[in-house]
Amino acid sequence: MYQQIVDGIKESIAKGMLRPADKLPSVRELSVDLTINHNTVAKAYQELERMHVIEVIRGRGTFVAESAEPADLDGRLTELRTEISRLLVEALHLQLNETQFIELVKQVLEDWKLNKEV
Amino acid sequence: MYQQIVDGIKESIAKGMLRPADKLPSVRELSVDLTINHNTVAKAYQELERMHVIEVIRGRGTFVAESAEPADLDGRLTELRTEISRLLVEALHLQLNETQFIELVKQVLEDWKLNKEV
Amino acid sequence: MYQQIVDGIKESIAKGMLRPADKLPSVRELSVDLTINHNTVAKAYQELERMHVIEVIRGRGTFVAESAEPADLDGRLTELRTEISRLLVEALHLQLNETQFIELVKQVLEDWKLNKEV
Amino acid sequence: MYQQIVDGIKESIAKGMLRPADKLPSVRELSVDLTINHNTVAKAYQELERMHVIEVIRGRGTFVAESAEPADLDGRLTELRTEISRLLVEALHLQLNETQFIELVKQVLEDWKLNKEV
DNA sequence: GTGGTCTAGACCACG
DNA sequence: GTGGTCTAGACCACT
Repeated sequence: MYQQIVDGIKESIAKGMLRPADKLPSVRELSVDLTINHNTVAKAYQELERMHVIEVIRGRGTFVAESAEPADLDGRLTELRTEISRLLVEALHLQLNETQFIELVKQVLEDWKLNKEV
Repeated sequence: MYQQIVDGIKESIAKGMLRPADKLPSVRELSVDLTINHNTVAKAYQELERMHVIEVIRGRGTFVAESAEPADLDGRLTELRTEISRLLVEALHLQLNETQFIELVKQVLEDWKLNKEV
Repeated sequence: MYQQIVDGIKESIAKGMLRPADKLPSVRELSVDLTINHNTVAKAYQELERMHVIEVIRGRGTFVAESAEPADLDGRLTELRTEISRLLVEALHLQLNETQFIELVKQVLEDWKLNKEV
Repeated sequence: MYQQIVDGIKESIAKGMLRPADKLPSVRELSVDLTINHNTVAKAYQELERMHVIEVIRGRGTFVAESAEPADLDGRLTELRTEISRLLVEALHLQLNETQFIELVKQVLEDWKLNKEV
């Protein structure tokens, strides 16, 4: 559940809906909005801070980080390749061939761009 | 750990190293080879059976399934799109743009094909 | 062993000692009381949840279900008949005739009702 | 699977289709008839012999025992009561009351007698 | 503090 | 010898 919050915020940033230095809703506010326990939101924020995606300033609030390049970029790129590879295998098991897989990725990308306009 | 076995076998099948009706190593054999507990292998096999990737015949052994189309194909395709989307967001956070993401996917695909020859 | 826990809880509910929405002892508590591994209790609870006898809410606790009619009632009635039939055959092998079998069932029922008062 | 054979033979005896001193089919014959492994049949026969339901005479064949009263009658009667009690609890969970349970038992008994004629 | 998962060892049923 | 189940300890995610 907290992972969904993490992903959601990362997505908002990726889409440009949240920009560096923007203020995020407080833990309490967000927990009320989503009607979940504030502990769950707090955990999500901690995770995001650990990844340097946001910055928590005590007494001031929580802000989108200034987006310096992420730590350990190489490691995370390697991870990304591994995960893509895993999905590729999964796709082949669903009877897709390699071209269809590329097509699927492109489709997802297009959908995502449309969604971004909204 | 059992997930790695699952992925490994799915990959072997996708690469054609294992073909329908081929016999897989027995739970015991594989556990000795990998020096892990036989139960971990058994769990992996059970998971694969649940996905209709292999067939288990008690007392006889374990075999690659006749590759009928997977159950719940639509659901799994949707899942796949969701996962691709998640990776896309992750990639954008690593400062890749959309074209670079596609390139990365293509690279992975090429690597994978080379690997397959071996 | 986990089956005994399952049966015990079903019996407590049947006798009315546990009522819908009552809270069951936590997995840990019960495991300590019975001096068994908590996993064994957890498995029993999972089985009971699968049968819709109890409801598990992660982080909150475990509760007696609101006793909607059980799923697949027909199937389970058929099973019940099969099991009665099996016991009947067993009884005949113990030199009981059919009347004596019915008597035995009635006796068990009476004993059970007495036990319930206590 | 071997348990089904055990139950089947016990039922045939209870119904009078097999009588004391009758010869049972050989392990090989029965395994061919049922198209199962002869080991499974052998195990069933062993189990039945252990319960003194049949007698195996080497080189002669297998015969229904002379039906002396079963060993440990008291113990098995207690077991029987326990099992009936278990079924009673199950029945109550299926929304049957006590009278309906007795009715169900009587029904099963009637069905069984009819079946016996056939 | 709640329930859930993973790995493991011992044992079992079956072919 | 095949796979399956049960009990268990260590660890985890979540409220």
